[in-house]
Amino acid sequence: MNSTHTHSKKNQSLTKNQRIVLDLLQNSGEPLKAYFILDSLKKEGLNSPLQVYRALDKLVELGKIHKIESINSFIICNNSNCASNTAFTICERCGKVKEIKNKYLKDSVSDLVKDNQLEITRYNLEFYVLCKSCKIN
Amino acid sequence: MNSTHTHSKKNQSLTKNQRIVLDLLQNSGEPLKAYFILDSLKKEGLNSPLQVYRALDKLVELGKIHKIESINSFIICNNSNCASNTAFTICERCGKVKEIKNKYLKDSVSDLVKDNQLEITRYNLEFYVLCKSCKIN
DNA sequence: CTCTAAGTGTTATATTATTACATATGTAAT
DNA sequence: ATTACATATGTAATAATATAACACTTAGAG
Repeated sequence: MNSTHTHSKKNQSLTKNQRIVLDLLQNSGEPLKAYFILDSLKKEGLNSPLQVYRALDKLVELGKIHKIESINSFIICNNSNCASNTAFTICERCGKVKEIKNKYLKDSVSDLVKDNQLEITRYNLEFYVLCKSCKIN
Repeated sequence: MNSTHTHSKKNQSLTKNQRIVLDLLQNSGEPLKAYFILDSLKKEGLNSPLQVYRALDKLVELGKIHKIESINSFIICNNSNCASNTAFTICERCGKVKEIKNKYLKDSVSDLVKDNQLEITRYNLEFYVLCKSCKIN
């Protein structure tokens, strides 16, 4: 048995639907929408939204992908320690999304929420930015 | 034209639809969904989703309310300086939402995103917590 | 008063996500 | 190998969230 929230064991224990959805997100590298995934994987045998959503739900639960709430999209997780936490920058001009890689993010984040009677279980941070190339042009 | 007092210019320039939507959110104090707002304001003359969404869009733009992306809901803004930035705690157990009041949030937040070539224009932070009363019970 | 930007009302439709239910599969314990 | 159980699958229907298109109205500046 494998521990809950890490990326070990590669994709071995995934089911067919879970794997093809994960593969697509992995190869794409950018955020994809559920119905785009559905269209893309018609030829692999995915026929209904539910098949996609079920796979996505599971992959989110496993910490292999993240949902970016403000754009209803899903993206491969490229951190090893973010569990169900997400932190992204989203370019307001070109839409490009990057996951923030900051080992200490989780700790620093806790400091932001001053009411210490609260216990942060997870977080979802979406930073809208002007990315490097959009800033230049 | 309304020439009463200059005190609360606040909602004066709002249109009828914008005002009744804002009033509802103000009186409620908790996050409401667009279609709930629609149902609630049928008697005030709101008949279609679009009327609600247009009012909501404008109010968000004016910084008077916020959208909480992960629950597709809107809530009154009770800060004076957050502009289009949002930061909330959401209880995972009871769903209770609170806006984080931290004057220095915007500054501290910038430190989190290490790549300084990026310029943060706004942010949306959603912290899932176990709130005080849920923690006890 | 006239012009223009913004808002309104309405119908239709697009997009995102879930419910319900019957069937199939993987895995661990017998 | 068989049973039992949890998990996943396939499919149809529908719910929930949000926008497009178009004709009309209103508010406010000059």
